[in-house]
Amino acid sequence: MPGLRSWGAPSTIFSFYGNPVLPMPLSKTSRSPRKTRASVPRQNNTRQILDAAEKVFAAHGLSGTRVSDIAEASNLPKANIHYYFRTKEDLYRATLQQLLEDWLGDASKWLSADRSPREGLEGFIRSKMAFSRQRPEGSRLFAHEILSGGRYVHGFLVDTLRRHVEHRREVFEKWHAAGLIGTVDPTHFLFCLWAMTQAYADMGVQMAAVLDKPRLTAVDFEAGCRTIIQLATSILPDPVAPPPVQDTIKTRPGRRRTTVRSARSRRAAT
Amino acid sequence: MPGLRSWGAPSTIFSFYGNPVLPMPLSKTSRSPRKTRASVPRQNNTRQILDAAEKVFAAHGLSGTRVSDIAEASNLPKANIHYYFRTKEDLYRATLQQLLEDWLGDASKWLSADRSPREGLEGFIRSKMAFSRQRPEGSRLFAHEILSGGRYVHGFLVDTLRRHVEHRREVFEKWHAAGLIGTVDPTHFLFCLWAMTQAYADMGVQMAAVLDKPRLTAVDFEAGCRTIIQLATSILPDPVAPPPVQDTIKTRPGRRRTTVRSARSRRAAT
DNA sequence: AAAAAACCTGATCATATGGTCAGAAAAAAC
DNA sequence: GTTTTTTCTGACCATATGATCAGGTTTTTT
Repeated sequence: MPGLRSWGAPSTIFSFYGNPVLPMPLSKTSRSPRKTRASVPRQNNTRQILDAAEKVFAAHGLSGTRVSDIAEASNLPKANIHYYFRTKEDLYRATLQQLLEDWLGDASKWLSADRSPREGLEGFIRSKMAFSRQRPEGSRLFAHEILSGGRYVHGFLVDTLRRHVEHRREVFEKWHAAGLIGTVDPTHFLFCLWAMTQAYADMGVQMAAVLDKPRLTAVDFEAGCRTIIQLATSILPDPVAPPPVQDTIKTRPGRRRTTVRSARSRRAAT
Repeated sequence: MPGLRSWGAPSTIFSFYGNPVLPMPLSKTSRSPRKTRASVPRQNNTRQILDAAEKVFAAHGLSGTRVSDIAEASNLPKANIHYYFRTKEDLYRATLQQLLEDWLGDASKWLSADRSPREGLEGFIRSKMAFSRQRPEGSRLFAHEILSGGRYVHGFLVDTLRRHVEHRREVFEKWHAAGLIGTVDPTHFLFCLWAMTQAYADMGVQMAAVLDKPRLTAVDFEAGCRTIIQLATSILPDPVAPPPVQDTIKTRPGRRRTTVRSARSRRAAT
């Protein structure tokens, strides 16, 4: 009896229905637990829909997005979208989830205690900036969500992200204890890094308009990258001055300052 | 004949109809040019509506906002909203316009060549952070708009804002020429300042969640303020070391570095 | 005080949009 | 090759929501 078929994803790891989602890592929210791998069409279409959804949601947010837009963007009839994702909200959740897995990226790889702060900070910033450049939709989707109150990612924020921040904080503290960086509030320092790197995706339109160009180019990202790195690495001690004289008043431990470095960065004045 | 009355604002400086708007300073977009000052009820209701609209638009964006929400938030019947603002879009434009007048705030007051960089940067940052704290709705509304492509503020961006950035750039260049700050890309430096200060409004939810509190407090803002100031003022030369000994190698003019300053800021490590 | 202008609002309309459904087509299982 | 499951989709429905309007009330003008 076709009229009573189990609408929607019957049983695969790619189904996302109205559920908590986010907190769990690679969650699936369908009924009937595991079974065979997702069928080929399901896998393809799901991928296609999620990719299209990320773009559209990123540009208009949840409420600003029409399912028909996603349908168009993914080249599938609207009813087919609803076949794989029962509601728009479900699709939104799934899109967010897919994103969040990437969002943290390799922060832990770079901001790790067994790296030098200089290397770590530079790597982290470059990595974040690359994300902003290559997947601006992702950044913007996340920004939209946070701006709107972040209720769909609340689980992620208080769970995964909080832990993540804890770890980064520990790394900064270790660096500081080892005299490798000066005194900063580690958490707010991290917030600042996020803010600056994300801005190049989220506020790209604004920057581009100010710079009188249709969009930010690789050159702009590089300039931004350098500036952010310059600011961020200001917390590490001067690698040039410390060894030699170093005035005798001995102000206080951990008070050395870094030089401008990256003196090669394009001239500020003129 | 009441049925044929001129619906909506007939002729005052407070009418905003579907028009370009933004570029012009205090534009009014009604028909019949000037005339008497806005009547009392008009002035009150308009104010009330715009204030409510800012809050609601900030939380949900243009498309996520329902006129009925604004009606509710402003304690007026929906039809009355449409009496003063023909369409939702018109109201949105008016709300943005009201905001943009404040947004630039006293940047020019602080980032001015006749101030010291330290004073200027600190003042600017504190001023921006105060805005983020006291009018987070404004910041978020603007962020929403930019994220969504910024077509309603395009005029403002390429006109007013671009000129504004030009001026700030000149100030930085003067400071640099006078040896008061090191080498930085002035434009991207400004972008970074915007990014960090705005983040405390736009990403407040995220930060609060990470910090395990319902919302950011004054203390958090102060900590953020200090951190941003610390990073920003890293571009100015060290005010403590220069007078005394100062190692003899004379690395290069303008390369001195600032100390951690604000050493009283809460300990980073531990 | 009459007339005109401005203000106000409940009721109503038109449309956009999320979501459903029946039934066909395709694929997989048997 | 038959059955069962899964996929697909045009047509349809229900509702939300932006906008209008008719006619009343208040304010201002004359």
